[in-house]
Amino acid sequence: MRVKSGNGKNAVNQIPEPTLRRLPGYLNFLKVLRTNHVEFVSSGQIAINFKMDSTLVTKDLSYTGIKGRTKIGYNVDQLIDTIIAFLDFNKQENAFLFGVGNLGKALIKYQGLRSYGLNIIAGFDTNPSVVNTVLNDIKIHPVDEFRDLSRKFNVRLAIITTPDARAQEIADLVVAWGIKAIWNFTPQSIKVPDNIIVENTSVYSDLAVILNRLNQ
Amino acid sequence: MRVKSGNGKNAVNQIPEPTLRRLPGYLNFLKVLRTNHVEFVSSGQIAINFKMDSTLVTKDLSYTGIKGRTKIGYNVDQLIDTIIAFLDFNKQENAFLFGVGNLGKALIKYQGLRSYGLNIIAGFDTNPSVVNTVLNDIKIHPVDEFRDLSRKFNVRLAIITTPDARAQEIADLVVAWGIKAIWNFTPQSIKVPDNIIVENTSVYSDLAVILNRLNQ
DNA sequence: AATATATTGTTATTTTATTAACAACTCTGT
DNA sequence: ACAGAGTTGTTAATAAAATAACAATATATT
Repeated sequence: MRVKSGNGKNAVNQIPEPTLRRLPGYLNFLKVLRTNHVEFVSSGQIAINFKMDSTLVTKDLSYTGIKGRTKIGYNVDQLIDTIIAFLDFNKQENAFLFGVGNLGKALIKYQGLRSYGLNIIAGFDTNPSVVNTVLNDIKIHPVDEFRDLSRKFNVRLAIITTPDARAQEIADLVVAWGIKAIWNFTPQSIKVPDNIIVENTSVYSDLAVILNRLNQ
Repeated sequence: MRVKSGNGKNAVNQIPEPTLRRLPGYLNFLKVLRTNHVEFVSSGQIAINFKMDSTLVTKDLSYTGIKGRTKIGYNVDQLIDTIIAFLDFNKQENAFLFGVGNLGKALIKYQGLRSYGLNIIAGFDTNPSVVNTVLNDIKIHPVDEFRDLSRKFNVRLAIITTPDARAQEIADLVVAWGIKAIWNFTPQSIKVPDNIIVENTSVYSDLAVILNRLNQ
């Protein structure tokens, strides 16, 4: 049996994913420059910082629609605003988080995410020791209450930080109630309908890269 | 100024990074199969699970040296062992962790990493409220004690989970004392000599992808 | 025993991403 | 005014990754 890839690529699919993944890094660097009152930056300077080719930086930035000035570079303030708008970091995307263990707690407490457009509005867990507690003004509910809350708030994104074995059942639950995207922090691969967006974040891939580089 | 990429690619560079990043996912899936007493698996079955092309799975697995059997597939137990050995998940790589905040604590407490070859042997922080505490049998030291401990243990890997502004100074410190690789969880890009391995893990890239998919 | 078929594993092709080349431009210094 | 150099932004070439094609083979079925 030869299985063909199921990439639903009827959509426009404009920006390359590698570019999308690099932009937040540029943004962070630019914010440091702004703090240091740097007014203009060239793609070459950015490239040096990230040890990459300056052409690639120029190309990445061109996707955002920013215009640079020959011999001068890009206006730092303007570039920051442009990237933030391009990445939708200026809108607030509400999210529910499932599994308030160590990682879940860390994400809830991490203020950084809020200024990057992610607004966790409620946590869910089954463990009585965290249920009904409040972390950073965010209440942790029993999982049963998810249906009611999902009706009250129009939430499109669910973050899964449960133990591995629970990931699929939570995915099934949230999909059944209209969630559009899942950010899966467990190493478990989850099965969802094709129209649901899944982003897997697992430290094991990064660890594999590090160990490989160290041992080769 | 045209900046050229500084990829130190004089090394052999055998396995493609995308392959390396996919292998831990396969491994996790295989462990589930083993739990369910499945003896053989084909690349097609793995491909369906991850919604990818089966040829790619075959190719990925071939890098590990595993041999499959026509019409049968791969022996699950053997494949697990082969991938674990290939990724060096069976060796224990000792690591120091800097910055015992929410994320740092989560990583220290996360037992999963230990069975994937990562052994955090000490934490470091400047905050008196965590210094000299013990988490999961792992002691948190003041940063001053790093030099002594780095002499005592031969540690090659440093994990940075400090506030952004501290990332560079910690990087400088650990590089000065012989660390070979840095796993940087801050969004801050750090400058290190070319021979030092840096792996950046930032949730912002993943967030950018999710928001882009949701809003397009 | 012969046939059909699922599967591996390799090679070829296509697609995607990166790097190189270069024209156009604009600022600085003479 | 003019030369020179740094820079953008686009197009061309190269490199890398993913997909397709297919030969070889082992198993199950008739």
